[in-house]
Parts: sequence; C-alpha cells; structure tokens
Amino acid sequence: MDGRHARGVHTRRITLARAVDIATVDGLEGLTLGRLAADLQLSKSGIFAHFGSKEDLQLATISFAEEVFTEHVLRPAFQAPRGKPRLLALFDRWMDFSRARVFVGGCFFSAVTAEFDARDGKVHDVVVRWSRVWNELLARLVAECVEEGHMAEVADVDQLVFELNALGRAANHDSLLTREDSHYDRALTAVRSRLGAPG
Amino acid sequence: MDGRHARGVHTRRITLARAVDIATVDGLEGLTLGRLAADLQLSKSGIFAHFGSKEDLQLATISFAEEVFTEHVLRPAFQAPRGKPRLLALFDRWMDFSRARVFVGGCFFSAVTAEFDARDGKVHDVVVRWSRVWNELLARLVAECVEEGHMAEVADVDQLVFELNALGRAANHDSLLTREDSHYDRALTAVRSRLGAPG
DNA sequence: ACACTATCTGACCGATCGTTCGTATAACTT
DNA sequence: AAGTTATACGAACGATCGGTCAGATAGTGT
Repeated sequence: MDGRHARGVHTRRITLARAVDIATVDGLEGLTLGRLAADLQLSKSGIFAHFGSKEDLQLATISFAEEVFTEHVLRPAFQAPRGKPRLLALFDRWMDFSRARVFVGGCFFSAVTAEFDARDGKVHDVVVRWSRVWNELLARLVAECVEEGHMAEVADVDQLVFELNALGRAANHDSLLTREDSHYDRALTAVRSRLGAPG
Repeated sequence: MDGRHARGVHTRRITLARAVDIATVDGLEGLTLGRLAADLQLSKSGIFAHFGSKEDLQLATISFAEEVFTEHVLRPAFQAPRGKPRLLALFDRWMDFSRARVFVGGCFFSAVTAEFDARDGKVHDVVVRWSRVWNELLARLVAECVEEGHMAEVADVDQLVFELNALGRAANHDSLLTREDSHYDRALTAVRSRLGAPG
C-alpha cells in the first residue's frame, strides 16, 4: 500500500495515466474500477488496493493530472522571459496541451471543474483550491507584465484573469464539441488583443 | 405512452422538471431512473415507461431545458429593441437565469456541453446542434447591431461570438464553483466593453 | 354503467457499481 | 535459503444500474 516496491509504483502510474484519459472523456464520476481493471488487464481489487476508495482514486487522479500539466504547460512556460512573453507562453502551452490531446478528452481541469462545480465534497473542494491557485498564477503573471513595462497599468487584474481563463476553457470545450481546432486560434487571438496588440 | 391523458402529461412534466435539476448538478449521466423515482415518489418502471430508454430520457430532458431556457431567456430578450439593446438583453437574461438558479446547477447547456463534448452518440450530436443554433443566434444579433448602426462593422463575427459565449459560460461555471456571483458582473462588464462602451 | 385504454406498480432480470477478505505471488532483506 | 513485506488476485458482498413484464388502477368516451 505504501508503494515501496518498484512494481507497485509502476502499476500506480499506469493506472493513473489511464484514469486521467478516462476522466477527461467520461468524467471523474464515470471513471470506474471495473473499466480501469479491464483496460489495464488487472484485477479490480488489485487496483482498488492502491487507492483505498473511489474518492481517493479521484483525488489521486487529480494530483497526477496536476503533475502532467505542470510538466507540459507550467514548466516550459516559465522558461520564457518574465513579463508578457511568459504570460503568452503559458497561454500558448495551455492551448497546445489541449489541442495535442495529451489527454484524450483535452484539458483535464476544464473538464473536472465543469463536472464538479455544482457538487459538494472533497473533490469539489480540491478543484476549487486548484482553480484558485491557477487564477493567482495568472494574476501574478499579469502583474509581472506591468512591472516589466510590457503592459499599461491594469485597473482590475481579477477581471482580466477571469476573461483570459474564460477564453482558454471555451477553446478547449468548443474544440472538443465540434471536433475542429479553429477555436484555439480564436482564443489566442482574443488573448493577444485583450493584452494589447504587440507580442 | 402517447400522453393523451392529462395525468400522463403532468407526470412527464414534473419528471422532466426534476430531471433538469439533477442533470445540472450530477450531469445527464448521473441522472438516474432510481433517483428520479425516489425523488418523485413514483415507481422506476412508471417513469421508465414514459421515455422508453435512458437515452430518450436524456434527450427529453434536453428538450425540456430548451423550452425553459426559451421562456426565461430568449423570449424576454426579444422584447428589447432590435440591435444592441436586444443583444445586451439576451446576455443579461442569460446571466440572470444562471444566477437565479432556475435550475439548481445553473445553466443547463453550459453543464451538458461540458459533459458531452468529448463523448460520442446521440446526446453529443444534439448538444452540438443546439450549440450551433445558439451561436448562430448570437451572430445574427451581432449583425443586427451593425445594421442598426449601434456598432461599427465587425471584422469577424464568429470571433466575437466565440468570446461572448466564452464569457457567459465561464461566469456560470465560476459562480457555481466558488459559490460567489461576482463572476456574472465580470462577464457583463467584459461583454459591454467588448461591444463598445455605451449601452 | 360499461368497455377501453392510458398510466402506474411491483417483482424480477443480468450487469455493474464500490468494497471486503482470504490467499497466492511476487520482490526485497538478511 | 529463509523470512518478511508489498503487491496482486479471485470470489463474494449488498446496492444500484437500465430494462422487462404481467397485472392492478385510474381516466376517458360511449
């Protein structure tokens, strides 16, 4: 249960990798031990033993998605220079991440926040916490744009962050819904325009 | 099965009314015959007989939500004068509809499009169709703003529609997630700013 | 009042859900 | 090699899923 042996660590990883894919399509509630077991050719009880409960499996899946998102989006974006280049890089990476279908159902957090926004419980709370961190990150990057002189003073940072976030999530959902990826360009265009024309 | 008797019509209505509420919180997949029956104090098979299959129940729920949305949002918005007043009225009504929790889980279509965007099947197809109609409506209202001289020529109407739609859905999801309704004002502010300052 | 039909129920189906448990099989420690 | 854990399995649990069906109940038209 503690994952000390290499075998267990590996099983846990491939389980969570499959779990995020399932969750982006069918939701964290549509994520099922039986399906997970069938897909991975493992026993239901074997998988269950790794997590202890369905809720803990859902929470572990969120953590795993966080890691992947950090690796694919946050980390590379932070290699761009502070200020506007970094904010734009974050957005580019986010949209690329969704467009490339790193998870088959697109952006994990867009999917899961929509799924759990109206529910109660631990999963909802964790999603709210992540959402707050994400918004604060965007706010910080906006503030850095101003500090670096790349943007004029922003009257209401939270307002701007709300809009940026709205555009990114909409691009994800619309591209999944229509199976066209023109919406990513729409979002990128809107973001650049909203931040002031030049790169 | 044909709903000729008044009794059947009533049962069908209260069933669908409960169904939309459940669906906005737990999704159309989380919508369950057993739960519906328990909530309404009816038998599972009795409810089932009205729809014939779970999928048909889901589709009927979508139709019902459409009616309510039309009644609460579209129809009153169309009483505003053609052009910008009408477009703004539509947005105001939409946000009010979500904010007032006419459905306990907010905007039905924001929830369901997010739930089914990555899936296949009839429900997905119906949602895509509705989404297209909704976007075309927004595009038409934008065009009318230009025609009425309330707005300057719009270079890319679809781009603007994408942004408006993004803002509205984000307000719905964020307000549900955080249980604060400041996001509605954010969306309304952004929309007015994007359409050009004066009302 | 009667027949007819729409509506609803209750018992039941096989499948699947999350979960428990005893046991076998690996993998490390010594 | 033996002993000790970590890991995985298989069978079973009560609950619930969507769905079926025969029969009771209610409403309508004549």
